Amino acid sequence: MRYDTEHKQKTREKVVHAAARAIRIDGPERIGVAAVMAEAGLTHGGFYAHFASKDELVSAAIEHMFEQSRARVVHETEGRGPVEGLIAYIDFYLSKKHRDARGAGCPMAALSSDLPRLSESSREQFAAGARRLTVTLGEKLAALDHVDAEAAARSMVAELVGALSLSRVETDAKRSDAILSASRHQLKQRFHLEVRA
Amino acid sequence: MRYDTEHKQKTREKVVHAAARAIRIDGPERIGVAAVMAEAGLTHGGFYAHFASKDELVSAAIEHMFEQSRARVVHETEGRGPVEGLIAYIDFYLSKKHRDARGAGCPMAALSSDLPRLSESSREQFAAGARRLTVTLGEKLAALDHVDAEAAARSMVAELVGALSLSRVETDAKRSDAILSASRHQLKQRFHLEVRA
DNA sequence: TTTATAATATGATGATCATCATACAAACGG
DNA sequence: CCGTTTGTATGATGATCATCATATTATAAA
Repeated sequence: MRYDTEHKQKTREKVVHAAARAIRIDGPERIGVAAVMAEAGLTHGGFYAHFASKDELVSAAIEHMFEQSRARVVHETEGRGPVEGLIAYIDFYLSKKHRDARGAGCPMAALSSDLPRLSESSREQFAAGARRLTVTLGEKLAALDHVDAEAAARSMVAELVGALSLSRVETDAKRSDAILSASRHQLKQRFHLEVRA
Repeated sequence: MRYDTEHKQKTREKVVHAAARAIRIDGPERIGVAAVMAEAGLTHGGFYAHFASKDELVSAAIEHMFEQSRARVVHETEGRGPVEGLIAYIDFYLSKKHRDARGAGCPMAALSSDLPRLSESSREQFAAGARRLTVTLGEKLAALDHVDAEAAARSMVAELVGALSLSRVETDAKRSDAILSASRHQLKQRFHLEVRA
């Protein structure tokens, strides 16, 4: 063993990180292996020492995105009760900052329509990540004695993802903001997350 | 003028129709000019007699999709009062049939994440279509004396699009159905569209 | 310092694709 | 029924890209 044991793995992680960003911005079809490698500070040649195919890179990148997402949920909710945690997460998710940071944000909003076109393994990876987020939010709702917390969480995630996606579709800045704020308000109201109206 | 006056336009429409279907299924990047032309019963050569570029085709296809969507709204709501109309539209939108017909369904659910990557003109075309749908639903809600019908419509569209998108992401059939049904129920409840609980 | 080898780079290869140039076909007016 | 013109087809061209074969570099151990 000549190189440091972790050297290759570190490199792999850099590539996956660069891919996760590029894929969310340019889409899984449009990114090129060479461009991603370049972004990670390498050339395209070594690629197949790390991944069996481009598809495997996409799959790894999706996994990475959901790890980042999960970390974000934890970051927004830890040390807070269920109500405050949910409010913080909704406010983060439907913020302008999140909307404008496509390369780093929620994979569901960034890739939902690409998904049905991806490989089986990527789709499975993705579906599992989506389920985990729903379950996590469902637990918070359950702690608030919601009747059917699981269904409520599904509905909440749907509105979050839909509103963020549509806010990115809307070309007019004011209207885009309005999409975010409408859903922020409605979500808090319908799940009784604000004491005052 | 040798050919029938409408001949070329008929052909153009066939191509746009084929493109609208192919784009929703395979995405704007993955479809090939030659494949779309073949689907319309032609060869790739004549393409540039109809469109200045692939991009123009995509733009025309998006316009076509929103026309289809609009027709669908009319079909579900005409001859019905606002409550029944909204219920019918929600039930259609969040149906398994719609979920499984990606090539013919709502462009927002089919393309939302592709959108930020498209040309300015396609984006504008798309945003306008999304606005029109929101306005139409907003009018129904306004007829029901909703406080802020516009914001309510935004929230409703967000949940519709999000739920449909996520139901297509979910690989497990039962869970996918559950996503649709959770939002069907929640939407009707929160907008007071069902008299009984 | 040398050497073996793991990690990365250079440079094909073949495939796919948008675009275009040119050739053929269809159909209406004469 | 013939010639002109509009619409469509055939067949390049150049670009981009995934993948792979081979060369080069870096570094841990001897």
